[in-house]
Amino acid sequence: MASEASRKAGDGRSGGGAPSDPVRDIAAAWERERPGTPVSSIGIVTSIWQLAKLFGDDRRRVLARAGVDTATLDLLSVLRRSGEPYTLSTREIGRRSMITAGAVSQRVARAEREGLVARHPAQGRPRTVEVTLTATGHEVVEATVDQVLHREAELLDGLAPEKQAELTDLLRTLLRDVQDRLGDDRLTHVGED
Amino acid sequence: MASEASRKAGDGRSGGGAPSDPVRDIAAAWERERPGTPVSSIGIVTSIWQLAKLFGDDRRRVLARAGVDTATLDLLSVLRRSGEPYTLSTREIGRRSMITAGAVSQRVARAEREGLVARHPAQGRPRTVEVTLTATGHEVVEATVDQVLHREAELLDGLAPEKQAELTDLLRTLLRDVQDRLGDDRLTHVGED
DNA sequence: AGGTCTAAATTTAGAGCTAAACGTAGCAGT
DNA sequence: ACTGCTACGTTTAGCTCTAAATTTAGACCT
Repeated sequence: MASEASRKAGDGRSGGGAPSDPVRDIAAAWERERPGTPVSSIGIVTSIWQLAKLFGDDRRRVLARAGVDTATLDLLSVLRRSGEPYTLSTREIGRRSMITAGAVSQRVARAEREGLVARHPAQGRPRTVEVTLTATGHEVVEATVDQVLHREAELLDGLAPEKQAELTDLLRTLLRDVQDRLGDDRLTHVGED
Repeated sequence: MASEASRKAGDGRSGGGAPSDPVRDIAAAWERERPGTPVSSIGIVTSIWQLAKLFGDDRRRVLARAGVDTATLDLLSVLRRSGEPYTLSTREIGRRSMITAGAVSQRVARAEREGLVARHPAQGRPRTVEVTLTATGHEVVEATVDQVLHREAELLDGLAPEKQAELTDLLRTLLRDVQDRLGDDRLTHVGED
């Protein structure tokens, strides 16, 4: 079937008999092959990357059964969550979904083709286009969101509640920090609304 | 796919006084709009997602300057890390990179076209193909890996070392757990629901 | 008014992925 | 020897993204 790469044994032999830790093995392999390689970030960045892949693949499969794709659900969700009148500018959608303007155009075009959203020029602001959820689009969100979120909660189930809270905190801190860093670094552009 | 994503400034007004937390705002927006929505996973899953996106985008930009793409570097890195003779079967590459067999074929074909790897049938094992790093491929890894890893360490710099260690631990635990769960699921879940 | 600037969205080219169909080649049972 | 099974890699169709080029329409000079 797919990318599920279920069992992983990491790069090398995972050593002796200790519980296998594929991510740690990657750092160890770099050190073995290239002593001095700056591996300090691997434990965090690679784990995050792999978890995102697992969650993403799983979500895609869950949604495929419902005949929706993840990009479309993301668009519909952003609109649904924004509350009445379920309308946002394409610009705002791009910011909230972290994708380029071109990607927004394409997502909206696809969703519009399927009758899930409608597009119309914003009055008052000349060149901006507003996107609104249709009744059908609204229904799709209602029919799928709980499923997706419930499934994800299930996947986190193995981690004790206190651990989940700790993890949430650490990730929040890191996310804020990385965002600031990249914001400053890359964009001199004053992007915050 | 940026999932339930939102970015800075979150969904609703993040005002109110507390420091803005866009991810928490997403959960709050769902609860406001659809009381009872199972939002418990959002603090972890959405953060992971957004971090993966930020790291990934950044890595792409760093590598673009060196004229390499992330998929190719991933392939070359897996081979490089595996040590002499820098050779793995396509099957093994897919497992380690968490991508489908088709994706491996395409990655290898692209890299082969650029002279970075070579393909040859494995002797001994009938239907399997082995992929080996060429001298050029080896050079590309040496020229870029430190850059990428160093950059990523820099991005984590804002998080105190103890926090990094805690985070690494929690992510390792979660990753192992999610992997087991998805692995089992695929095996048990043979039919549809 | 007419030309230029600019901010917004869209379109295009091309990378990259998944899922599924396909091609191949040993192997196992009869 | 023949038939079908199985394990592997490759190809194809279709989706989705980014970056860059293009379109669009007010705004700002002179």
